[in-house]
Amino acid sequence: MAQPQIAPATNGLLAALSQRDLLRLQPLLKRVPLRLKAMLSVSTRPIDYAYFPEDGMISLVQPLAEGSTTEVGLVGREGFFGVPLLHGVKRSPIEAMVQVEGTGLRIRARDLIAEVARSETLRTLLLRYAEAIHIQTAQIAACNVRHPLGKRLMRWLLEADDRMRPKPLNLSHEFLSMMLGIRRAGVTSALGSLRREGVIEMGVGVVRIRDRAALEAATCDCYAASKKEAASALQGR
Amino acid sequence: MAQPQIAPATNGLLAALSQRDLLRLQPLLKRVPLRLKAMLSVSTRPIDYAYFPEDGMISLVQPLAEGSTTEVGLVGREGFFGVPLLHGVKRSPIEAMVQVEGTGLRIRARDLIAEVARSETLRTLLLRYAEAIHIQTAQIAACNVRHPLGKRLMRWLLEADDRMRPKPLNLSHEFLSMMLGIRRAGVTSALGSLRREGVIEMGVGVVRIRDRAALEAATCDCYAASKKEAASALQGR
DNA sequence: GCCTCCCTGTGCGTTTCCGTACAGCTTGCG
DNA sequence: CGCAAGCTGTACGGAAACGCACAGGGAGGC
Repeated sequence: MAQPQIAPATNGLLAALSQRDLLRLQPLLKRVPLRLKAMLSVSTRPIDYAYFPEDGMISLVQPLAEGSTTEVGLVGREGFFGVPLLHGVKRSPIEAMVQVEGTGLRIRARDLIAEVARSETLRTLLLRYAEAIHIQTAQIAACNVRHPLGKRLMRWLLEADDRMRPKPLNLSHEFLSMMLGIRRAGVTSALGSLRREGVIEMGVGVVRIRDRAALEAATCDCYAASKKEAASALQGR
Repeated sequence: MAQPQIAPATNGLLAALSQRDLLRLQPLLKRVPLRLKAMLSVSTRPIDYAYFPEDGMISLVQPLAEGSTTEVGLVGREGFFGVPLLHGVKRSPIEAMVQVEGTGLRIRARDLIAEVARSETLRTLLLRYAEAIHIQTAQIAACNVRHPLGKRLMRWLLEADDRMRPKPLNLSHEFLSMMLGIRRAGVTSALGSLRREGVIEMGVGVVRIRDRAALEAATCDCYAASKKEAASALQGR
């Protein structure tokens, strides 16, 4: 396979791999569409594949007994889904669903496990990402209880924009409200304020950010902190 | 060292190790007191030691920019503190502080890293625990946004009791309120209700559980779910 | 034994957010 | 082209939790 079918730089983690690791992985990776609301992993069944998004967004969500689901992590082209596999666990109560359509490269669970066992550099990189995800979840846990709805919403928009830019965000208020654990009407009203201030524009199922700087200024520090800490975890500090 | 200085069964993870792993670890472990409010790790400095509690409780807390700290995980004799080391990360924004006094076995960061690299069984066990912690944090993140203060408080009491039983819980309302991200007065009032119902008794800085069954019945399902999922993560499913 | 400090109990008024409901609008499908 | 389905905007009463403040009570220090 002289001509690699994969543009290596589209996913942040793959882009950080050595040529050697990348060549080993390539034949095991398959480009697949990430379809809106597809469940890449559910709590009741073993994880079959890990995914390295090139585009689009995957939400890690925690289902609760009463039927709600709440976002506890966000994976885009900077990361991958499949941490439980690294940890030697077949199944996870944390589910993975596609929030924003796109494409990704997937690899069979057993192949990923084998490659991680073989390559120390691959293992190091992915384990550091596991730490980054934990940090992200912890930040969300604290933010959820300390910061008001409006700021959490702004934070979410920024996180999403980081992963989707320059595309606009396609999602309904209903969907957003599930992720953030608030009412649909709460989302509508908070977004409405932002629109009135000229920070965003919106259509049906679309949000476009007009003034990122204003969002960054008004959201809680969790956004900046999360970004900074995730980056430094990936460096091992 | 014919006579092991460590009763191996006092920490759940150490108890699950093979005789061989345990013998290797023993000379590297040192029994130390876990002193109330001691910071075992702070966000600004590299982690020096991992800790396997025998008794007492360690909180994983997320500090936020405005100065608050919020609990995102709880470690007792069933676990250990030191996951970032496994992940190849030197420092973590998630801090570890002693919530309830006790004792633990500590090991130098570099020694733990070396042992984990050497023993596959040790690595497997600890990485599964890393997954268990992530699951715990995710559950807290969702619970924080979906469930009212009273139920979250009951949940916390149960989690603490699991780790401390049969000892009573020594902690002030102020402290609890910081962990849960609520007002001190909110804690006092919720605990007051529980006392009036005969579920707990309390003194200054002490809570004693009189009726565990009632607590279990009244708290949110997060308690049962978290317990179940943590156990199954440790089995790899 | 007294004084101080920290902890607990309680009571405001206020804010935030919820539950719910309903009307108007797109969008896609037949 | 018209209708159904889903999305958005808005409103209203009520519950939950907040910020703040203050009084009483134990426990420890001098």
